[in-house]
Amino acid sequence: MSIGNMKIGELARRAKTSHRTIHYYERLGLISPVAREGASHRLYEEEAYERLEKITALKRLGLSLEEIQEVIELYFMDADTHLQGKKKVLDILNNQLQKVDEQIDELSTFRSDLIRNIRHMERLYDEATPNKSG
Amino acid sequence: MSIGNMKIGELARRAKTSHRTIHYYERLGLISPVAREGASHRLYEEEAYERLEKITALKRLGLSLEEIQEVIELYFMDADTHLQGKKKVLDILNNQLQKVDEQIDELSTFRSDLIRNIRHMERLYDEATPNKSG
DNA sequence: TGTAAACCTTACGTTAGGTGTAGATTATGG
DNA sequence: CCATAATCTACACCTAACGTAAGGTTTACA
Repeated sequence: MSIGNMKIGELARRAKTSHRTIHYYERLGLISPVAREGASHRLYEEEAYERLEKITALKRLGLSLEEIQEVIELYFMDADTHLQGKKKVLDILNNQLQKVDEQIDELSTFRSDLIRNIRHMERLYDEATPNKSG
Repeated sequence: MSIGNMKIGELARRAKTSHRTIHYYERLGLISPVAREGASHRLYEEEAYERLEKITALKRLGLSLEEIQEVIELYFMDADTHLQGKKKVLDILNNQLQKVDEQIDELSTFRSDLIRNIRHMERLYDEATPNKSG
């Protein structure tokens, strides 16, 4: 019968963040406890963890917490019963897909550069050190 | 004979940043003009642009400007004549390669999630709208 | 029931990464 | 030579995203 089995400490540990960060996110409306006993200890369910994960991912994409605020619900709302928002959600998701693809491209380019540099360095390093197998 | 043909305005435009940011980076030691006429206008060469690009890439990797400060020189020093640093440079480059790969992985996972969400949304959207071809 | 760990609120502090602005100086085309 | 656009220095200011600290409350467990 217990709804919400996780307290803020455990949630923070699992999501690799701090309880203060979770408090902060709550103030911004990014996340909230599923229940509070009396006026006290926040209790969370698994979804809270998933939200934190999603927030982290979106941050890495370069979104500010304010921007995340605007889209996070779309990921967790009951899509089947919210017909009206679907088109909008779809647009936003496609938009983010585009961003992700751009970043993957960018990282891939950076990766190629890095590898080129590494090869170059290795060559120089080999030339400068005595060759043990010759 | 002109060494340094680019002024800060052009550099900023090309690198999609502001001249104030370039000033700021200069104060941090991330970048500097190749020459200054008298005590005035900073003049840059192509390398300055490349540095800004590299800084952007490293920022996207999650490095702070302070961390970037510590590695940026390695990308632009004359490697051939700085034998002693090669091993260290190689380590750092490999380290960054690992980070890039991790991020690409993470983004790919996020991408898959997004696509799954999009498919789901599309299905719901199709169901909710009249089918024109049937 | 006692107590220690975990949690609560409130309020102020901090750091990174810039941006704004004023007032002077420099460059450049006519 | 003059206008004006671009730069210069220097300092103050800003926001986001937390962190720290104080002092009180809840909860789990013996």
